[in-house]
Amino acid sequence: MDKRYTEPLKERGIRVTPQRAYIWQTLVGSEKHFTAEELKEQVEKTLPGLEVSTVYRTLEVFNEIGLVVESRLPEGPRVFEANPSPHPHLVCENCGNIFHLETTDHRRMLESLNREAAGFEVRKLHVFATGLCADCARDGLG
Amino acid sequence: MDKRYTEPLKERGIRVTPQRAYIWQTLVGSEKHFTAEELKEQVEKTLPGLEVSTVYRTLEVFNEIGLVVESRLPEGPRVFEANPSPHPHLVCENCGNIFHLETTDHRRMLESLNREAAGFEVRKLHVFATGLCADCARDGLG
DNA sequence: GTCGCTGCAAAGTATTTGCATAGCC
DNA sequence: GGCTATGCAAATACTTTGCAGCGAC
Repeated sequence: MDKRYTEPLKERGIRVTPQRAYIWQTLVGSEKHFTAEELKEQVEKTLPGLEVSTVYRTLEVFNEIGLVVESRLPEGPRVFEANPSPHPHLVCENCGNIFHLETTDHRRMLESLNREAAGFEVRKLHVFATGLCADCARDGLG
Repeated sequence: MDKRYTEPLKERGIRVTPQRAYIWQTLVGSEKHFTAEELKEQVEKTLPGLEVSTVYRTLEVFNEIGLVVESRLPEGPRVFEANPSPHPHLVCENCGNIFHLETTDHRRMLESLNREAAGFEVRKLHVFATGLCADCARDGLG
C-alpha cells in the first residue's frame, strides 16, 4: 500500500489497517462525495467482505481527527469527502446531482456569524443550497 | 378550532382536517423547532391516537405549500418550523441546543451564490453552524 | 357522493451496537 | 502479547408506503 495513503493516518496516531488505508485512498482519489455505502462498494473491489459498519466506524474516526468532513444534504444518506476547504454545496432538486462551489464567501460568512452570534463560538459552517442545476433549468424542469 | 389555524390551510387550497389544524397550531404557537415525533406527542394531547405517519405526511404537504421549513441538523431527526424568514441555525456541540440567528447576511449570501453558481438556479439556502454556545463556552467545555 | 386524509400495520432505509476473533504495533 | 479494529448479526432510529374506511367539501 502506497505510503501516501498510510502516512496521514499514522501521523494522526490512529492504527493503520487495510480497510482504513483503502477507504482513505478512495476518498482522496476523487473529489466526489461518498456515502458509506458507496465507499463500501468501491473499496470492496480491493477488500472483499468489507462491512458497512466498518466504513461507518472508520468515517467516524476520520471525522474526529479531521481527515474528512461530513454533510447532511436535504435528501438521502450522509455524505463524506476528504478534508476539503469548506465550501457550499448545491443540490439539484430535479436530478439530485451535487455540485461544489469554491467561493471566498464561506470564510466571510463564518466570520460575520461569529460576530453576530452573541457569544456562540462558531467552529464549523455548513452551507447548502437547493435549486435547479444548469441542465435541468435549461430543460424547464422542476 | 380558531380560524387563525384553519385559514392558512384553506387559503392555500388544502383540505382542512383537525390533525392538520392542530399540527399547524402547535407549529405557530412556538418559535421552536419540532421533530415529527415531538409534534405527534404535543398534538396527541388534543387528538389522541394521532399517528407519526400522519404527521410526516402533513409536514410534507406543509412544506410543499411553504407553510413550514425543514432542516437537517448535523445530528438527529429532521426538524420543522413554521414559515420563518430564512435564517442560520447554530447547534451547540456540547449541549445540543439549537439557536436561531436573525441576520441580513442570508439574503446576501443567496444572491452571491446565485451569481457564482454558473447556471445553477438557487432556490433555497440552508445554513447551519456548529460550535459552542455561550454557556458551554464559558464553562470551558468541548 | 367523491376524493383525499387518516389510522394501522408493515416494510424500507440509514445507522449503531455487542461480541468473538483477527491482526496491528 | 495487548489492545484495537473488524466481521457478523442483530438491534435501533427514522421515515415511507399500502390499504381500507372515514370525513371534508
